[in-house]
Amino acid sequence: MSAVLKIKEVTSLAINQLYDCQLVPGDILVNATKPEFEGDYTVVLFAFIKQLKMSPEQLGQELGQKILSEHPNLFTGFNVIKGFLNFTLSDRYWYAFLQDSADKTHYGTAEPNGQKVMVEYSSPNTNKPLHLGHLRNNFLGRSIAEILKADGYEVTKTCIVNDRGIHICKSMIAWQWFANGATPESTHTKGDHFVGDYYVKFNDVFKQQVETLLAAGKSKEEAEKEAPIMKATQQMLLDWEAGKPEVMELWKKMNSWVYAGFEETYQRIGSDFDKTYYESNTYLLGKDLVESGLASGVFFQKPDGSVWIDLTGDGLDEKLVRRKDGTSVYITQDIGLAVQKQKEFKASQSIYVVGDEQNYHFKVLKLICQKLQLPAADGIYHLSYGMVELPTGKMKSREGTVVDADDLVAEMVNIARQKTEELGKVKDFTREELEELYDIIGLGALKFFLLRVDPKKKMVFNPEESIDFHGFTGPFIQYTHARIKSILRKSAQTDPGDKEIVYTQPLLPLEKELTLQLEMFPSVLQEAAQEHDPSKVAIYVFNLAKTFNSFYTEHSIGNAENGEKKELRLRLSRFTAQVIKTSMQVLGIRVPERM
RNA sequence: GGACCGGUAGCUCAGCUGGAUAGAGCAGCUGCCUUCUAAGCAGCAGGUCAUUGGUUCGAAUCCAAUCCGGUUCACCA
Repeated sequence: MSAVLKIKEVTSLAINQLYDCQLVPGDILVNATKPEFEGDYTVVLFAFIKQLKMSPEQLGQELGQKILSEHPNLFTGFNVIKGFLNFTLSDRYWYAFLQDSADKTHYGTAEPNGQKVMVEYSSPNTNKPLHLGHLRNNFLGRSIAEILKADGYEVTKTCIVNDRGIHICKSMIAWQWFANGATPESTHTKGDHFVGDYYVKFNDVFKQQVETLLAAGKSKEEAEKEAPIMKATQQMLLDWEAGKPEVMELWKKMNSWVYAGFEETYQRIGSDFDKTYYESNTYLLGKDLVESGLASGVFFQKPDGSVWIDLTGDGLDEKLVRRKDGTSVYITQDIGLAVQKQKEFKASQSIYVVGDEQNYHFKVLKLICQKLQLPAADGIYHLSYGMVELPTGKMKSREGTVVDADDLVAEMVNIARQKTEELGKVKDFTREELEELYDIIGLGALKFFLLRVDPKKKMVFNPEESIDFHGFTGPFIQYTHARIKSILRKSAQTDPGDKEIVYTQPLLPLEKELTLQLEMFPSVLQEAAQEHDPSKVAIYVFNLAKTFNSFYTEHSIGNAENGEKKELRLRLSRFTAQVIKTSMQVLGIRVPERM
């Protein structure tokens, strides 16, 4: 049990005994004591003084006395300032914690809880390459999956690929008209970029044709409808839906190029999936649900034959679930897919990592599933994240301001290489070791940058100033890890390891602060899992690394003043390295042994 | 217009189940490499927590109104 929980427990018990109350540990507010006061943890007493009709000072004194006398192993002292009861925990308590936990490989992670959870993330379009926004999605999805694993869940990662529809036909037509049979191989272009270029080509040509028609006196609407390239694209969509062989063949060929490109990027950034769904296979799902929904009265039909659900009672609007021509809409297939996934995986929770522009969509999706009384309904959770914007505003592909994922990764790795060469600390590395190190640092900087902020908030990326390698960054934490590993290597011969040692000397302030932070780790992981928020881990591990660096500067580790201190500090160092590694691992970031 | 999200230092962000003097990083300015990795450490400076009112022992945090920015409310996906 964590120290904070322990304090809540003994405090609630003491109040109940002294004043005949019925408090539970959750009623007690415990904070870390502010550095300017003496103590480790603070119980805030204001909440009780009205009920108990006594002054906060008196309550604090009585409570402190009782708790101190009953738990001499846990506390060594207390003080009361205004309504704050500050406790100092005993070194004995912290030493016992270190003996118990410092050398556990899986410290911080929970035992399997038998529950399954699905995480759907990435969800790309096959007509454009991945950009910075996708990176945030991928890193978040991957990280939340790892965090949930660490919290004891069995996690299945899924991906739904948007591989059909009018937008796909646009790149197909453009390729037919303009490519002269060119392929990614013949042009030495990555497959997803190759296809993406034809999507751009479509838009260029379309725009020209529209302008020509406008000049000829057509209205904007007419022009957009009658542009030859658009008409050809509409026809191709019909042919695709009819399963026309040459269209299907082209579609498959171009998709295979895109998938090869995606696969390369996914490998690079460390995304993987247990199951990939394709919309071309799932877009017809959910049709039977419309029928049963009509039968049960959850849906209703309008005179023109279209089918709707009335959500006005829930403060929303009416929502279409089947067009008058009988075809289904986006939300219908999402409902169908939710049901299918539930059948396949029987997860208690289904997390969708999707941008916040779809907040309304997922609200509606969950509500409809609940009204249909589907078993998956209550487990639906939309992990909504904000846009990544540029200082000038939103990224726009038409204005060429989209930050390409592959380019950015390459740039980050390149910066990592430059900085590493400047510092010249790993000149003895082989070529392969160097390449790996650059990847670790470059990707680490990028991932940490995108994961350190609250997912639901939009964030700004400034391409002019490249992502930092100092301060609140991935490389700072990786550096701290490498530094610790260096010390441990140097002390390997004389390190007594994890054998039992009786500590007798008082913990110095920075030794204690480090210990306190290490002790918080399991509850941080738990909170990150509950709130679906990797930034909690990022902030924690940054503070841990900072504390270690202060500790490192203040105290000698390998050449400590005596054997006991040396053993203690080596143990704290090993422990810190371990917690840094685990924290970064759930963020999807590797840590180097040297850098 | 309705709904939802946001507004904290020059910039990027923490803090938001109400608690002590609002915290980091970057940028700026001072120091610190003849001892364990200076991708580091110590320090200085920088604030009307959008505005106004309310709730109370106490408000960046809760409530209301207002202002600003964003998203969304498609027989698109």
